This record gives sequence, C-alpha cells and structure tokens, in this order.
Amino acid sequence: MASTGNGKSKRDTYRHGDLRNALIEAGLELARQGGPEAVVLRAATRQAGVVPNAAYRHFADRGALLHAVSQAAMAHVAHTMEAEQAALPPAEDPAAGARARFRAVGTGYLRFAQEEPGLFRTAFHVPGDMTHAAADTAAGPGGKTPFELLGTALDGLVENGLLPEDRRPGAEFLAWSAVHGLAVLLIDGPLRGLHPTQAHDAGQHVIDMIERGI
Amino acid sequence: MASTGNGKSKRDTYRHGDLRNALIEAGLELARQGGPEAVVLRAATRQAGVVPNAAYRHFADRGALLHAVSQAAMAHVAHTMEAEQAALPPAEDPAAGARARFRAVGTGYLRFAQEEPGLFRTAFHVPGDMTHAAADTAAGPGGKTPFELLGTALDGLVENGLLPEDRRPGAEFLAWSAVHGLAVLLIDGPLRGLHPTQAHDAGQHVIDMIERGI
DNA sequence: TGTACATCAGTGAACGCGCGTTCACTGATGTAC
DNA sequence: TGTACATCAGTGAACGCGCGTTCACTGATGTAC
Repeated sequence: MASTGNGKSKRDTYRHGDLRNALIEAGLELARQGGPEAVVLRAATRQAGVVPNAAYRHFADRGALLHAVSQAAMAHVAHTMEAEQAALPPAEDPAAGARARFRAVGTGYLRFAQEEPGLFRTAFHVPGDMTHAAADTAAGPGGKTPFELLGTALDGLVENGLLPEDRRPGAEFLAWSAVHGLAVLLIDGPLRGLHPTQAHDAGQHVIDMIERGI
Repeated sequence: MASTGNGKSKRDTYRHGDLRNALIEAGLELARQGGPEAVVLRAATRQAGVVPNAAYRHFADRGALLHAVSQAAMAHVAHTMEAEQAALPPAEDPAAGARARFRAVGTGYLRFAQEEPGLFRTAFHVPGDMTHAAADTAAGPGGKTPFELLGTALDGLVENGLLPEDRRPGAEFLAWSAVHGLAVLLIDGPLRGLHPTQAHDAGQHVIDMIERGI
C-alpha cells in the first residue's frame, strides 16, 4: 500500500477489488453526516479513492447508489433493533417476554434515530422501502427487516393474550406511526437536541401510549 | 400591463411594488410541487418576473427566503386545521364538542399532509419552527399555530373530564408523534398513494389509538 | 405648483462552484491453447 | 509451464448545467424647499 502523503492512500492494484461495497460504505459515511442529500456520487468516489465515473461500472446512476445506501442504512436499523432485543434480560414469563420484545422494537428504533439521524433519514428517504424492502439487503443479521421485526413482536403480543386478535390487523401502522413520528420530532422537530435521558423517557411514554391504545 | 408575448408578464412600473410577498408566494408554489429543496432562489425570482439578485433586497440569502416560505406553509397548516374545526356540526354537549375539536385537529393536520405534501414537508423542514414559531407568521387566520391549536384542544379535553389532569403534561408530544408519524408514512412512506378514503380511515384509527392511549 | 435631489428597488453582467454524466482510452486479470 | 488474447474495471479529460452570490449601475419614487 503506497501512500500519496496527503492522507489519501493509493491502491497497490490497478483494480480496486471491491469498489461496489466501498462506494456503499462511503455513501453510508456521507449519509451519516448529512443525510440522503449528502450522498453525492463524486464525493463517494473521492472517498473510495477512485475517479468519479468509475462508479458507473457498479451503479446505473446516482439514484442507484443512493438506493443501495438506503437499503444498507435500513439494515443498520434492523441490526440496532435486534441488538436491543438481544440485550433483554431473561423474561419472568412468556407474556412478559413478549411484551419486552415488543417494547424493544420501539426502543431500538428510537435509539437508532437518535444515534444516527443521518442514516435514519437516509433509510426512510427512498419511498416504500420499509415494508417491501428486499430482505437480503435491508435486513439485519437476523434476516428480518425492521417492519418484519415489528410484525413478529405484535404476533408475540397476540400469542400471549396481550393483544386481542381482532386488533392485530393494521396494528403495525398504529405502532409505527407513533414511534416514527417521535423519531422525526427528535431528529429535526422541536424535540431535537433533547437530552438522551429525556429522549428515552419520551420514547417510553410513546410506547406506553401505544400499548394502551393499540 | 404589457405582455412580452412569451407567457410572462412585465411590470408597468420599474419597481415591483410587493416583491417580498411575490417571492414568498412563488416559493410556496415551488414548495408545493417539490418540497423545500425546490425552493430555489433563482426559480422564485424567475416566477416573480424579476432578475435573480433582486431577491437580495428582501432576503439576506436563500436560507432566509426558505425560512419565510416555511413559516407561510406552517400558516397554511394552521388554516386547514382551523377550517376542519369550523366545519364541525354543532355539538350535542360540551364534552362531545371538545372531543370533536380535538379529533379535528388531527384530521385537519392529516388532510393537509395528503393534499399538500410539498407544503407539509416544507413547513416542517426548518427545525423547531412548530412550537416556537412566531405567531404572526406561522399562525392561521385564527391567530394560532398548529401546535397551539393542539394544546387548546387538549385543554378542552381536560376541562370536560375527558383527559385526567395528570395526563395533560406532555400530551402534545404523544398525540403529535402519532399523527405526524402517520402523515410521514402517508406522504413518502409505505402508505403513500393510499386512496384518500383509506387514508382517512387510517387517520381515524390513529386518532382512536391516541384517545385510548393518551 | 414646480424643481432639485436623495433614496433605494430592481437591472445587467459576471464569477466560481460542484454536480452528474459522456466519451474514448488503458492496462491488470484470468482463460484457452 | 509459457504465450496470445479477450474481458472489463478503472482512467483521463471534458461537457453543460443551474445554482447562489457579488458588483457597479440606473431610473422611478417621494420629499424638501
């Protein structure tokens, strides 16, 4: 690995080797800092140490790159949600476990929104990706998309008698609306800049409301 | 009024007369069609029939214009919410009236989001404008901002015994999160393109949830 | 009522910018013989 | 094992674009005398 001395590194090989992934990774970094608008083709190639038009070997256009980055960001959301569930202490009983897993879905979602607002905005910028996202690109390590994780958690509530079966249909959209709305208010609405502790409390209150109102 | 013949009209006078408002109006039109990113200084001046830099007599920079447009869009939101309340049939009793006014707040908000997604996004694009917006620029004809309309409606619930007093604090953010979240899902989430009737139903379900869970 | 003058809203021309995208190319890699 | 060749990932140079913003200006308007 030769160095140019200006902080950039040069490839040993003429070929990059894994430019597609490098561009997605660069795009994620741009999105992390500035949201979807910041996913600029030239900036991504710059960061990957490659000439601008090299991107066209791997993506049809800027939109295709942004789409791939958005899917990757969605997978990050799923990962955080899964991690939140995995960190749960062992449940006293199945019903308590189902309830905790449901709440963890919302908590993980909100935690990601607070910790990675740029990625969060990028994940949801490309319309319609959440429910219909290809599972192989938008899923977390567990293989589920955020929307599927929510659905599974709701099923768990029903199975344990915590949610009447006739309330199950459409429940995704009730829960999701409330949590997503709070996320947006925390990111660039009037709740932006709230202390993480307060933000967590607000999240718990919204999840309380959902449990009561669902 | 002389005409150039190419569809644009020329001022009679050397001076425009009300360029500031004309630029805001043009900005609203751009926002209506393309959201906040579409509020482009050159496009606004073009639409106002004026040379680009003329805008600088009235706005410090593009950001100042966008801010003014955002405030105007917020006033439109307030106006729609007030209209929704004004269209309510006379209530059977005070409690029913308070409840109807509360629901109208959400319904009006959601209606605006569906009918004017570009303006809706523009209204909320500039962070923090909702709660702290200057009442004179972001308020509807009734003089209240959307956030104030929500607060007043919640107060009405408390006054009529429909909401326990100890649940009042912070209730804005619960209600608002849920409705705002649904609005976002309807605009460019997976619920985008829903038939207006279905969207209305979804709105009613979310508002039901809020009433139960608040 | 008429004239001189200050004000300042809008003009005209130009700038540098980074962007996405195109073209013809080059040279490293892997494969066939 | 060695050589010829096809492939195709990345290069280099260039394009046209609309953008925000700056400068020195002009001429309509309202005010003071």
